[in-house]
Amino acid sequence: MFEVLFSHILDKVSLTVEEMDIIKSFFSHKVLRKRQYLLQEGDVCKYMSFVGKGLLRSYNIDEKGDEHMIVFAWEGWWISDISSFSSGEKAVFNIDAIEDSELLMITPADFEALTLKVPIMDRYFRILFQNSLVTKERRLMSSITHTAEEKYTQLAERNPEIIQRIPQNLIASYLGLAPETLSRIKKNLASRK
Amino acid sequence: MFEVLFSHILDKVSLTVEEMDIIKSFFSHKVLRKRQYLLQEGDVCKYMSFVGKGLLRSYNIDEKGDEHMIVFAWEGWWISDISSFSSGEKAVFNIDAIEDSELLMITPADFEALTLKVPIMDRYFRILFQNSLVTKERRLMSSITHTAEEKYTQLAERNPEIIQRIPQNLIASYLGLAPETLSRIKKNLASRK
DNA sequence: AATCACGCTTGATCCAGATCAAGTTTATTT
DNA sequence: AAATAAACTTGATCTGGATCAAGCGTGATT
Repeated sequence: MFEVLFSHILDKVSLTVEEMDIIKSFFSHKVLRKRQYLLQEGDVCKYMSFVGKGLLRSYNIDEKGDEHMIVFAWEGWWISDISSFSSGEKAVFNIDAIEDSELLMITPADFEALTLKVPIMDRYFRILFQNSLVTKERRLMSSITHTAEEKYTQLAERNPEIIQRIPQNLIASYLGLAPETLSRIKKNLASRK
Repeated sequence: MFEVLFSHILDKVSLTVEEMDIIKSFFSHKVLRKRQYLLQEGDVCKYMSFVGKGLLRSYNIDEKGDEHMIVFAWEGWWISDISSFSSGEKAVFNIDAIEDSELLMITPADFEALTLKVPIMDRYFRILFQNSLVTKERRLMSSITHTAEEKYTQLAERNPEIIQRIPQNLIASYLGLAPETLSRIKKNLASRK
């Protein structure tokens, strides 16, 4: 489990063996079965979780009961309601497992302690959040400026793994489309060439 | 100029006088007149800029020539095309001044050097990006799940300064709405109570 | 192997917000 | 202070994608 985490961290910064031991000590391990919740709206988000294995999603549910996907996270990605995690306020998102998964989790207090004890982790997370910001900015632009079809083809180019791995109705929700619309788009694209 | 920057940094982390001197040495100062460009699409974004005074916007322009606002930044905020800034690839965004402005700017190489020399700056930017991520996530959700009117009223609640300070057509673009639509929404809201 | 449930498709209709087209008001520039 | 150009409003019309409704596969569950 930790190999996945360390290989991910070592991609961005270097660590001594001692630092790796300290890091280990701050994380707890958790197994989640398909469909199991990691976080429910209204609870406080007590963890930032690194996915070592499996696939999770975060989403929120509007007044009409419709789900809106925020993020998918598989091996090598982090998932959390950062807003709730950093502020201690109630989460507005739900997180659950799409596939059986294994996680490494850290609490806000331990996150704070970890970055103070191993300052290079601030750098790691700085880089992580910086990259994440780029992704979010692109998605936001795409959602504002593109047609439904463009959104889908862009996602397919930029994130082929999502297309392969995630059920179509969840992809539709991720793109802010009705499932029927996505179905029709795929039909059109297929027939057109 | 630097007082604004330091007060912003000291809000999140503490600095010694020596560190402050090092930080100073990495930034250059720039004055921008209203409507002047800081970055044009297609150029490489050579700076991350801290706004000490004034107001800027970043936006992109689609094939039809329509502008889409990404961010507004005034005193105490950063502005950049981070994607281009971090990768050295061509920028997809434009940045220009809405009001006469003064900036403190840092290049990618100096940004790297600064974080290595003053590691606590990694922490500062980690926190900055983390907060920024929360904001982006909220905006994305809002753009996917809400009606035009909800988007506007939420913005008005969460970001009253934008409403007061920014021309209405730019706000419309920021929300992904036609200017006519925003005009009608405001009319409705006003008449309704 | 039959039933059930869920995800996907296809068709018909509807609507929020875009677009087009004038005006009007408010800032800039000369 | 006149001229010009932005920014905003109001009305009429149009449309991409949502919604509603029904049927179709395919893989779980008994």
